[in-house]
Amino acid sequence: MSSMSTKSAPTLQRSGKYAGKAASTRQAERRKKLLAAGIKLIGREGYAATSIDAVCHEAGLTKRYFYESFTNSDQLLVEAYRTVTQEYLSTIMRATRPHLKDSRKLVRAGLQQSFGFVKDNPDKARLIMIEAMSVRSQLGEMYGKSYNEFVELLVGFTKPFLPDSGPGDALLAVMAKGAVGAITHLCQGWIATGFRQPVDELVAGTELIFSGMGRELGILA
Amino acid sequence: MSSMSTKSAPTLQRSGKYAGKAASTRQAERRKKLLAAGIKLIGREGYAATSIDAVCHEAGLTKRYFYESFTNSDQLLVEAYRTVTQEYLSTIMRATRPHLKDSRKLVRAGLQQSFGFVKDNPDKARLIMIEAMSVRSQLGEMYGKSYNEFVELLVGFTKPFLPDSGPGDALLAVMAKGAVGAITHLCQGWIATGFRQPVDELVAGTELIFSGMGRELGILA
DNA sequence: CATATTTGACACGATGAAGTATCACATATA
DNA sequence: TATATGTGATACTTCATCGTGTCAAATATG
Repeated sequence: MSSMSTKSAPTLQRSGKYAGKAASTRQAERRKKLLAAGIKLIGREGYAATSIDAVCHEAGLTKRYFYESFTNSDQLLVEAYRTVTQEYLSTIMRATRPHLKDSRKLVRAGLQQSFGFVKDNPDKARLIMIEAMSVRSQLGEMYGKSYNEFVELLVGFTKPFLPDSGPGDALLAVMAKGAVGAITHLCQGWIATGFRQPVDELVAGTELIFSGMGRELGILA
Repeated sequence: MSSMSTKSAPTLQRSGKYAGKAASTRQAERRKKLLAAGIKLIGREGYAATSIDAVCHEAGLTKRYFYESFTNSDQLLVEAYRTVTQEYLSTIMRATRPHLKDSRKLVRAGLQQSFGFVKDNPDKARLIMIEAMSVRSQLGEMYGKSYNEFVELLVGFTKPFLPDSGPGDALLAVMAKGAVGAITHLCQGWIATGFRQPVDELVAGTELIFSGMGRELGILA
């Protein structure tokens, strides 16, 4: 039933631009907004209490754009976790880079940055240290993977200082995991009690744990 | 409008007994069944995936009896957490009682029992170490409270061995919290990876952490 | 200006779980 | 046996959220 009167159909207008930006740019911006909103809400209210509608409202977008970037809320959580974990890890690496040769300074810088990040970003800390554990789904592997990145970071920090007579890799890995657990758990408790305890106390106590491990490993006198 | 024909209302029959047991007994049994079902399902499927209907079905009861014992599923989780935590703590105290004088044996016995309980009761372990953190509500305090019991247990274990020159209580508390965190985190990872790692490796690694802390505290050479 | 696409606001149906109520059957006592 | 209460199954209402669909206004382009 197409009328042959006018050739209106072909060679229509399109370029993908809107509001000055290209389609891919806008889409990336939306995704970023949603991710930020998700991090904020999940970290603040908890994953179970965070609906997709709420995330969209916080981001100033509508559900359509949520499903443009994520398939469901689990996916958002996974991405949020990945993003924040990466950020956390980066800040620690940045803070420790100048002290890779001095084990004491290295430990102190790493711990101060760890606790510092938590205090400066309570929402993000809650997200990666508390909310992330609860969800099964893909996050299980995700969590394990990111967690291992921390463990490997720690092992990497330690290796240069190790004497030949040190314990095997298996034991070293267990100790590193335990150390990550100690920090994580202290952060969890710290968050839960509203950051009442002074950072220095936490750092000092954790330093003792680390220096004890160092001694067991043959580092330090 | 009450008919005066018969005085059928007064002095009716009642004693509360049914199926041989008193009312309070039956009610206690139902509560126990629900609690056991809740522990099993929450530990196995996760809190978010555990509906009240499922708990009732697992317990062989109906919803009416759920609301007889609990006001909502949060309450069930709290009670389940409290119950299992108490049990966990008890088994550790029992296992360590014979070794309160020998710090090395004490640590080893405590750790073996800790990891042993987790492996023997994976559902319960998952419940108190993973699922418990997810819920805000009353569980926040609950978690903190039970968590502190573990910390105090550890501090209690340590105190007899401490020299006068040890660090202050604040530092000691931080270290104990960290130690609990190390164990908890190792258990979490162990659970998540299907208990593949041998217990002895976990115990050995954790022992190193503890003996390192002991050295820092002035215990052991 | 005309047309096509992007956007925002909102409506819609489906789902699942919470919490309550109803009904028939079982058990104890007079 | 008759009656009141305990029990089990299940229906019911309510509610929130998910995921999708619709429609008008805004924007870019010929």
